[in-house]
Amino acid sequence: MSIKEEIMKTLKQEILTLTLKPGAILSETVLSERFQISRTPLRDVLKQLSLEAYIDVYPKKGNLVSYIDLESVEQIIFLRSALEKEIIKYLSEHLALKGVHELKDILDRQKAVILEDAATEPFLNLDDAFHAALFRLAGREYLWNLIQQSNVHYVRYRRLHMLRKEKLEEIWDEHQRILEYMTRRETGKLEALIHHHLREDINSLYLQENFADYIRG
Amino acid sequence: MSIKEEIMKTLKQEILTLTLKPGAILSETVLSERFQISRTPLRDVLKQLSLEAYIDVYPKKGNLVSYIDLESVEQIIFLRSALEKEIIKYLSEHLALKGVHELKDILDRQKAVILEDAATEPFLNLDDAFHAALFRLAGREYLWNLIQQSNVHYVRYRRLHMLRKEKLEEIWDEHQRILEYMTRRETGKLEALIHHHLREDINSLYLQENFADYIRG
DNA sequence: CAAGTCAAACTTGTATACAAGATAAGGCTG
DNA sequence: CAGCCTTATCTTGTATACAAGTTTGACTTG
Repeated sequence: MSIKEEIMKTLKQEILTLTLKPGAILSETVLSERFQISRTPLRDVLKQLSLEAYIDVYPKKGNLVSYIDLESVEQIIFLRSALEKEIIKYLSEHLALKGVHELKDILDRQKAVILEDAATEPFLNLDDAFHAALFRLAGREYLWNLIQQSNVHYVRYRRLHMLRKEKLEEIWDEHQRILEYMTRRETGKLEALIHHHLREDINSLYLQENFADYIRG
Repeated sequence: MSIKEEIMKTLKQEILTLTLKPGAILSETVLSERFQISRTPLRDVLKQLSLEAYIDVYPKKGNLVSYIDLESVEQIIFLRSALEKEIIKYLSEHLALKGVHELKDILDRQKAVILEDAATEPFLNLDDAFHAALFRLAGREYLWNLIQQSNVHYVRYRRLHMLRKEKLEEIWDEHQRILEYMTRRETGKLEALIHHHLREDINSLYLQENFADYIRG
């Protein structure tokens, strides 16, 4: 992996995990000292981060880690909802036994994480793994990767919501039911379930009340 | 509009209209002479074109206009199909009279273009305008703009397919019927219609037979 | 003291010289 | 003559000096 890719990966992770908080300044000179590299390749990285909405660039002023944009979150949820409905409709008819086992395995590991009372980090990774597997098993890995490029706001939004532990069980249960309905080909109940699974928290005021500093005014 | 944005717009249009053919070389030095600007800002433009799949970058070798990737086209069609089904479901219940008139107006102008036997250029613009209007009227302009960023392959694919004049009438008729069903709230027929409207040509071999040079091997 | 102004110290934007890898042609050697 | 190796000349990648806009704060002036 090239140096630029490493820097990109590092910065993306720090932003997504909120180690770099919304509003934090990413100065080219500071970053060039931190990573011991000149401004030119750093600007390549910042340009990409800007295009993927990780940072906001104010010309001749500075680069700020973007604030979470709830409008963007709602739109992405609509997008994922529309896609996953189609994907699950497809999988209900085409999912092979091997795929079922794969999904079951992810759910088992996720359950273990919940019981061990571990950090939210591995839970989130397995949550992603579950949805990614759905896309991949339906031959839609391309679209999964595409969505990842527009995911900054949604990923941070979800991370903050999942700080509440009661959410985790709830999410796991829904995953479990999605898999059940899929294997039983009960397509009727699936659409509503997906809709609820993705959409549930968007209308709550949890973020506005607890993390107002991170939200785009 | 800044100089970089103008260059970007110019290059994007030349690629989308196939003035710059797939495989054409975009050398930094040649472009810097053409636009009378140094390589640094040009590299910013090329970086964005690369991220949006307009060009393929081969490090230390060169930048080529990307070949049309039919896999990408199929995936984007699936994406659009899933989105537009949801959008039209929504519009069937919420579309105001003003919106209906707007869509009708676009269709009228498109019909005029067909009758005047004009170039495919204005037809394509109105085709885009129709679909963009659907997104906008449903409050999904954000997603329309998002899709545009991943559209290089699809746009060029569609342009080549529409060189056949018989296609134009067919497309227009489908638009007309989509609008009719929507206003009459006949949601049952709409899903299949959208599906057909977007998906019809993907399995034909028209491109492979007539424009093999433009296709990614 | 208050307010306005000017200058210095920041920020990113641009141009350019140089580094380093890739390619292709020419010449050498068997 | 064939094959290989060397070298010249492409390409993009990086570092750096300079340009230009923005902000901040101190100083002057009323």
